[in-house]
Order: sequence, then structure tokens, then C-alpha cells
Amino acid sequence: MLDRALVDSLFPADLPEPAHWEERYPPRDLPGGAWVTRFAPSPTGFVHIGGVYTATIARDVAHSSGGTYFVRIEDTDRAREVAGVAAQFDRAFEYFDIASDEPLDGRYGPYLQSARERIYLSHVRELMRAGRAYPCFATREELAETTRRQQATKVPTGYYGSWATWRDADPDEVAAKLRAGDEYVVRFRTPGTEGRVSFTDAIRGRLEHEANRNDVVILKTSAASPRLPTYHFAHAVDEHLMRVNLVVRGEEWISSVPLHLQLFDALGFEPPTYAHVAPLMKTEGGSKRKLSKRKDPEASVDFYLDAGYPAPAVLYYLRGLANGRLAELPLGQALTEPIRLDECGVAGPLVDMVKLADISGDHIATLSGPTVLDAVSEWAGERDPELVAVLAEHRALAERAVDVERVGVDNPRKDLVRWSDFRGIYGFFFPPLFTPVTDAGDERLGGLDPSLVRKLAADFADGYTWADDQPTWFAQVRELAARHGFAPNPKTYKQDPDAYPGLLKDAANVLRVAITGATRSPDLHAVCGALGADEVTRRLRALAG
RNA sequence: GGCCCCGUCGUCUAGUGGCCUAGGACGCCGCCCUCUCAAGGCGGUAGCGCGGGUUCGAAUCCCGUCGGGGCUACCA
Repeated sequence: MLDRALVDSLFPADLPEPAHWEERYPPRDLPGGAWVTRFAPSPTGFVHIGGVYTATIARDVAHSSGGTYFVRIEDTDRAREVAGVAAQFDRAFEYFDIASDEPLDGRYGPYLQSARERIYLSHVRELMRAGRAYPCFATREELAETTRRQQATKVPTGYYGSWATWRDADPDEVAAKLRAGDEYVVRFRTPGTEGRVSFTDAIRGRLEHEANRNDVVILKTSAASPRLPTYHFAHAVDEHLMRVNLVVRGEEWISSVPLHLQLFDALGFEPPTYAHVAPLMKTEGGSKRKLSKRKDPEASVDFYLDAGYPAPAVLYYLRGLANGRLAELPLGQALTEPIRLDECGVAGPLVDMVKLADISGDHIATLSGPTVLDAVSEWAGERDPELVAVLAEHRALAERAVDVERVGVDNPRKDLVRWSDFRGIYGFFFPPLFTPVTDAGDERLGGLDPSLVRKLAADFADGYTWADDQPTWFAQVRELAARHGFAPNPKTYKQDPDAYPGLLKDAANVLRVAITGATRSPDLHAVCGALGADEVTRRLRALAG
């Protein structure tokens, strides 16, 4: 074992003992059965939708148990860190309702690992003093060579047994290198127990695994400042000192549990309960794979933010994925009903954008017109300033437009699925966003004779009068069509197709295209009501020429 | 390669030895409604990965196999 004085010389002289931190971060004062959970993203890029999924579960379980949920930023990998993601994180956490209960510098913080160097160092020193951790001078090249040879001989890779060259190195040699200031990392001296460990996962039940044999790195290179721990070590120290008792994290961590349990034990800490969540997947070709940050745009929360999926719809979808039972409940209820860990699925679900769209459309259909407009304006913000301005300037028209087939009907329209759809679907209502159709030969008009198209538009504009009653109003269209020789119904038309320029629907289509610019639109009567007679006739005359 | 997790309609799932002729939702298809869409109504399509056991009886239990995913970093 290394000399205590030598070990201590490796650390700041004023570094506190672990007891200091115990005192500073006492057990939380919470009711029995309360879960303390955390969401621990690393700032290496955008927030992953799988992170929102896991965080939603963690936050929900904490809150429904009377406990606490917080966010901890795992920024121990400086090389992969992406600058300026903090703002993006905050925006995403806020939008998806997974913001921390506590500020970054809260009672058990700081919740930023790079700011916790001294805490980690206290515990690394403690382990080294007890001989449960040791310095390792192996270079990356040497380690790569070791791995290569292990693979060549088909032996498990890692730093263990005879491969762990510094585990039992001559203390004098180690002391000499240390005094010479050679670069090193600190490795955990595993108990070296053979055999298996088992533990109970709150989602999966009993799990069994081979015991960890690797002397993993717990403190990264001595050449860096601050000296940061690896995920594994920070995990043990942070969960304990932050008094986390339930770790909800991705399934990819299951393999690390044996190591984590050893670490908690060496540190003299009570390990938390683990709940390993199945990863969100995607299909590619014929097979499934985990949603990838690099390859899949829909893996990023920005995808949902930019498309403008309402947060409740996304959350409802995600909760349904976590607990199938919640997917059967109405949205409002599913959002408040607690998520149960023992009901979480163990197989990774595919994220189904079609299903999300369905949920989103249903949800938006339940919203009031003003609520929709406010949400659209907020979404448009910097994404579509022109739309923001138009909505503000024509607020009354906007309210009439969104209310088309939304109020006073048995089943509201469900054509709006994302806020980004708004412009394409409702834009035509607004004169500044509408381009009048002036070419009577336009293909949208269905190939009708241009002169007939012009006559139709002019005739309708000339006699146009508004009527609240839909059948009364539409009678104008029927009469117009009949006047210009269109067949009143398919049956009549089929009897002698050559006798008619088209059907009632073809005549109506001319009006639709003139008024909305599209061959598909909401109910014409309602659209015209929202637009007002002046605007309707103005658009018709533009086509009439 | 080693270790671990997982496997019910296309998708999310219900299902814990007989209530299963496998239920629901989304999708898809058809019909109805209809001036076009979006809806809505009605109906339909489709699944226990495979092979062995155990049992009077298996989607459910056991073994094997195949398939998918993950870990095996001074990444998290």
C-alpha cells in the first residue's frame, strides 16, 4: 500500500475529509417512502427525446411519492462538451415539464459536476489511503495494445488480473514516478470477487450479472484541471451526497451495476434502488435500433420544438409508452395519473410519429381558438416573424379562421397537428399571406374551359349574398352550377357525360380555388363567413378578370 | 468473441396455466355521410419468432435455438 503522506501529497492540503461532506449534505427531510430522483444529462449535444422520456418517469415517480426530482449536469467529458447547450437545455426542460425542483446551486448542489471537484477528490483520497484505489501510469497507447492482444487471444478485454500492471506495482517505483510528476489516472481496486451478483430492479425485477473484475478508472488524468471523475465514480458520490434513493436511467447502464455496487460498498454508502428504462427505438431497413443522436432528427427535442408539437401531446404519448394503461386514458387524466415503475415495459418501443400526430391532432382539436392562436404565435416567435405580425394585425380574422368548423360543430376539425402546419392550412385566410388566383387556366381549376371559369367566378361574385344558414347559402352554389350547365349529381352526369362541363363539385371547386387557393379546404360556407363578403368577392373578381 | 437485457397484429400494448375462437388503440382497407378536405359512423385486415418438452390443457412454466438491442473507453 502507498504511504499515507505520499497519497496526501497528491491532493490539496486543505481538502476536507469525507465527514465534512456528510455534514454538509445530511439526509433529506422527507416523508417515508418518498423517492428522490434525478435526471443527469451530459451537455454533449441536444437533449435527446429519450432523455425527456426517462426524466418524465423520474420526475413523476418522485412527485407522486412526495419526494424530490432534480437535474444534474454531467459535464465530466470536456472533450465532447458542446458550448452553449445550457440555454437549449433550459428551453427543452421548461417546454417538456422536466425542469429541476431545485436550482443549479441548490441545497444539495452544485448540480454541475465540473463544480464538484473537491468533493470527488476527498473521496478518491480516502479510497487511496485505504488502498482501495491506486495510481496507474499506463498510457493510452499501452492500453490500446492490451485491448488488441486481449481481442486477439479472445480473452475478455479490460484492466484486470495480469493485465492490471499497476495494481500491485512496487510502491517505491510508484512513489518515484509520482514524485517525478508523471501523468497518471486513479483506478479502483476491485474486490476481485469471482462469481455473480444479483440485485432487484424496480422495473425488471431480479437481475443477475457476473461480478465486475475491472479496475476501472475513477479519476481522470492528473494532467487536467479540474481533475474530474468518470461517470461511475461521480455516480456513486453524487447519488449518495445528493441523497438520491431511486436512479431512473437507461437500460444501457444495467451492465455497470455490478461495478456501481462495488463502488458504493467501498465508499461505505447505501446504494440506491435502480430502475432501468427500455430505450426508445426506431426502425431502419428491417431492423430496430436505438434512436440515435447523430442519425435521427426525431431524436432531438428540437425536432418537436421546431415542428411545434404541443408539449401535452408529446408528454401524453411518452407516458403512454411508459405505462400502456395511461395511453387508454383521456389526455388530461393521463397527464396527472401517476406513472408506475412496475408497469413500465421492458422492451424498447419504436417511436411512432404517426401515432404522435394522431394524438396531437386530437389534442389541438380540444383547444379553444384563442389558445391555438396564442400557441401558434409563441411557436412562430423567431421561426416565422411574418406570421407573428400577421396574426397580431388580423387578430379578429384569425379568431374567426381558427373557429371554422371548431365551434358549433359536433366534431371539430383535426387538420392542425403541429403549429408549423398552421401557415399552410390557415394562411389563405389572411390577405397578406394569400396570393389571388388570376389565371383561369390554372391547373388547380381542374382543366375547365378558362372562359367558363371566368364566367362562373364573375357570376358568383355578382350575385353573392351571405346567409348564416348553410343550406340557404349553399343553394347559391347549386343554382350557379345549374345555370352554367353543370350536372347536379353523379348519377345525372353518368347518364350523359358529354352533356355537361362537369359536376356540381367541379363548379364548387372553382369557387374553392378562387377563395382559398387550394382544391382542398374547410367548409366553404364557414370559410366565406370568416372572410366576409367583401374579401370573398374580391378574390372571385381576381379570377373573373 | 465474452457478458447482460429483450421477443404477442405493421406499431404501442392487454394477457401471470382454462375467462383467448388472443382484447384495445394507432395505421391500413372497404362502406356510409358529402361541394373538396379534415373529421365522424359502421365493418374489415392482421399477431403469440422457431423447435422441443411439462400438463387433461400453454401466449402464459422449462430447455434449446433464432432474431433484435446494449455493455465490453481517461463517453455518458
